[in-house]
This record gives sequence, structure tokens and C-alpha cells, in this order.
Amino acid sequence: MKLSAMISRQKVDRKLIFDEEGIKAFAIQLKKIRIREGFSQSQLAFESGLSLSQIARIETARINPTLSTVFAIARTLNVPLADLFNFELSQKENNV
Amino acid sequence: MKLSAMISRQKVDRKLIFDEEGIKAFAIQLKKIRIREGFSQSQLAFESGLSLSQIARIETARINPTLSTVFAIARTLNVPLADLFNFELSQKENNV
DNA sequence: TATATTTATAGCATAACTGCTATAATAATT
DNA sequence: AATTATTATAGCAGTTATGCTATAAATATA
Repeated sequence: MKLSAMISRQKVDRKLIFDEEGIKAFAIQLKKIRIREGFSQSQLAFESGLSLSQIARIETARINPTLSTVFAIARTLNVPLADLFNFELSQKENNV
Repeated sequence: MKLSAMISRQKVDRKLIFDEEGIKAFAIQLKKIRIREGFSQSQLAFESGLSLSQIARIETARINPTLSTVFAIARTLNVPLADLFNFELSQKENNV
């Protein structure tokens, strides 16, 4: 994250979560599968109806995409949804 | 509708996608897993740090949640991410 | 029935996602 | 090296996700 973003974030006491670990893991997973399926970012953008900038922002982990966006990607790449989420999140170690 | 209205609307018509089919399928899947894991919506909300209204909105398919929100849910329910996405999307039949 | 718990709905304010457009940076190809 | 293709970055406008608070509806329990 950029310094300017960190500063403004810290200042505003923001409420919405941004799961950096998960977002980065998803970015890696998407890029892996997109390339495996033989798509360029442009192709994926065009065929899915998403914008190229959006695809790039997702793969560089700059934004926190919505489910509908991910669904559009999965449909276009023609892969099972679970494939895109086939990675591990660190679990919170709590629980009684 | 008048042409002028269509034109001015066309300019503003940049509505974001809302994948109703996918959002509904996710709502069902979340509810199923939440109950299976023995959580009430309140518990899930409290332990995840999400608001109760947000959990309800997701399970009633009224909103299009972000990945970070889904990640928080998966962590709290302590289930693999792929579990929450273990459902089928209708694929677009095209290609080649 | 009554009471408590759980789930659903609503409005507001704020943060942020997305499309769009343009440009820059990087990688691939000739 | 030059050209092309691909990927990354940036700012703006419009729409929406989210938290918060409150209330209503539905469901479970006594």
C-alpha cells in the first residue's frame, strides 16, 4: 500500500474492512487461472464485459471486488467457482 | 420516452452488474453452512465484526458483497473458502 | 398465550467499487 | 532498435456496499 493511502486511512478511522491477505491471495489465484486458461487481461475484460482497468486492479490487489465481478470472471474463464477460491486463508485461532 | 430523455439516460446508464443468479445461490449456500456450523446471524455478525444487517442483507440476496466480507465470514465459520463457493453457476455457452 | 430470540427491513452517512478515458510501463515480437 | 501487445496506473463520475440505529416480522420457547 502507498504511504499516502496509509496516512489517509489512519486519519479517517475507516470502518470498512479490506482483507489484504485474502485480496492478495485471490489476485495470485486469478492470474494463475487466467493464464492457465489462455486469456489475456484484455480478452478476459472484453468477453466478461468488465473493464480492463478493473481486471488489472484486481490482479494487482488494489481493490476489493464484489461477488458479481468474480462470477463474471468465472463464467468467462469457464472454470468452477471453487477453483478461483482454491487457496487458504489464515484462520483466526480462537473458539472455545 | 422522449429522445432527449433517452440520450441523457444513456449517458448516465452505467449501472454496475448485479448477478442475481449468483447472488441468490451464494445466499442459499451461506445460510446452509452457517446453520450447519451452528451460528445464528447475530453470532456470525458479532464474531466476524460485520454488522447484523449486512449478514441479513447477504442471506436475503439484497446486496452484492465484497470478497473481504466473504473472507471474514469464512474465517469466522471456520470453513474452507471453497465450501462457500461449492455451487454451480450457469455457464455462458459460447467459445471457439 | 406471552415472551424471548432470531431474522428481515429501512433510512442515513460514508467509503469504495466500477466504468470510462487516457497514459505510462513492461513484455513480446519482428 | 522499432513496433506491437500486454499490463499497470491515475483521476473522475456515478452507483453501491457497509456500518449504524431503529423497528418490524417471524420463529422458537416457556
